[in-house]
Amino acid sequence: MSLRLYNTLTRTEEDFRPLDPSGKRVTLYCCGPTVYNLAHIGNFRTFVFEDLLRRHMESRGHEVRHVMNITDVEDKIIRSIHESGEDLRSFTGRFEAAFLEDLDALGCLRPTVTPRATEHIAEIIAMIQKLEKNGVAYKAADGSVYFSIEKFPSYGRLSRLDRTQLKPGARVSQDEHSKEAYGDFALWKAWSERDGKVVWDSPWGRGRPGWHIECSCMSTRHLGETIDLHCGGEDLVFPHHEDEIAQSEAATGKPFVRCWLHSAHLLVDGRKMSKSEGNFFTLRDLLAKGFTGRELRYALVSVHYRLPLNFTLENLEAARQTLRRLDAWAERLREKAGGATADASKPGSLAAAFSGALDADLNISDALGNLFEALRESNRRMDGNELGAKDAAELWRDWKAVERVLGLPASDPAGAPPEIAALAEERKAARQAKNWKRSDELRDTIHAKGWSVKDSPEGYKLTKL
RNA sequence: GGCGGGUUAGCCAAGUGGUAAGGCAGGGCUCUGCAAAAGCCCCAUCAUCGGUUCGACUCCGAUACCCGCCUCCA
Repeated sequence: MSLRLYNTLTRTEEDFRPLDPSGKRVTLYCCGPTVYNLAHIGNFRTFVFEDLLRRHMESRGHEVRHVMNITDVEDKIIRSIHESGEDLRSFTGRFEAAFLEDLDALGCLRPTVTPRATEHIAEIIAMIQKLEKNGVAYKAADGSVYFSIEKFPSYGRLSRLDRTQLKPGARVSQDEHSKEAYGDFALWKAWSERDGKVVWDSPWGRGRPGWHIECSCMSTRHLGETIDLHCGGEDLVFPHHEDEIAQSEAATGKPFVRCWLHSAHLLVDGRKMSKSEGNFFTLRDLLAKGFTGRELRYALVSVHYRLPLNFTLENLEAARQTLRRLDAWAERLREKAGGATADASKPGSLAAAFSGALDADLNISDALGNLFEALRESNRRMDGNELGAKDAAELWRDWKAVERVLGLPASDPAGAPPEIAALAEERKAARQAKNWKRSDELRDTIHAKGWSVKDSPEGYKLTKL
């Protein structure tokens, strides 16, 4: 069975075949963050989807070269440092570091390369020169260089917008009035006072790169002129990705991307996230509420990427419960398996069913459905003492494979501090002496200190609240 | 106005021309000093109205409502 992915370019699900003749290596470019503030959970919805895609491809034996750009020069960044007077690099460095930390907390694999726009200025200039040479770019009176969409007849193919119908709306940027045509976009922006020290020399004078050119450049530089997959949020289809295609293909004469994947947006309580609505969350906001990155990841990954995800704290709570059940099952399996070893060479039915479901354009719901069916079935067998150690070991091996693709970071098994452990031991003694009153008091004390204690036939178990 | 997506149980969400996966919540039971945890079981006829069909939630048409993009945005 082959992997099928929904290609925005054709608006159909297609068999995925890497450009690499061996079919093994895959080139994946993901539009990364603009580092001017903390990324929010909507941003991470997309990054988690991309991580799932990568992990699934890797589990199928692909070697994925994953590039995610860091946009570290852009209008909002410039505005921020203009106000604070902070140095560009130190400002963006802070948010870049926070972004990578958040990726880790969410269990996302670090991309193979995370190139910065400011470190590719030479390549950007070279690409613009090539576009100029090819007659699709022009320098305007304001000193900026623009791409002429009229010279690129297939402009609008990805977003299915008719380039001749593009009309000025309310959001026309005031500083782009020198363009020849409304749909033209900036490749190089001439320096203006507001840019302050954020400036580079170029054949067209001092200035800075436009928004879209960095991705074209970094994609080409790190992955080649034609790549397999390019991902981003659905709002990037137009204009960002449309413009990337125009630039790249006009520069190289080759197809830029073979398959485009776009994730739908995340809503909070059914509405777009916004700070004024009070429904704006960063990962750190949720951590402060006591949730874990693992719980958020599950909530984000468990909804199909092309469906709007309505995030609520209730969903996050549901994710927590689901994970508890999964963890308890995994622990039960592991104990049941004991020292038995599974045949590592062939996947079991759970691993195959899970992977097969993901092959259908990452049908995560189907995949999770398969997982929970296996869970219930095996629990039933363990209840009836009908599951042998060998079977348990095989299921355990499958679960590990599934867990790896889901990218659920291992839950923190940090032991209880000595004080709590001592109280728990004291309670155990009280219970053995059938001193229930003392036992219950100790449970309350432990609870008040932020831990819960649960009894089972095998003894007690401490968990952090 | 143009283009696109959606409407399945309290919430989230698969799926298919032959009679509805799964998760959370809820209910029942088991276990248990109590509790918690855990386990098992139960819990829908698929927005509305027409049509095609032996048969539609699944195909066609219409209606209603929701959402996204149309140069800030993952």
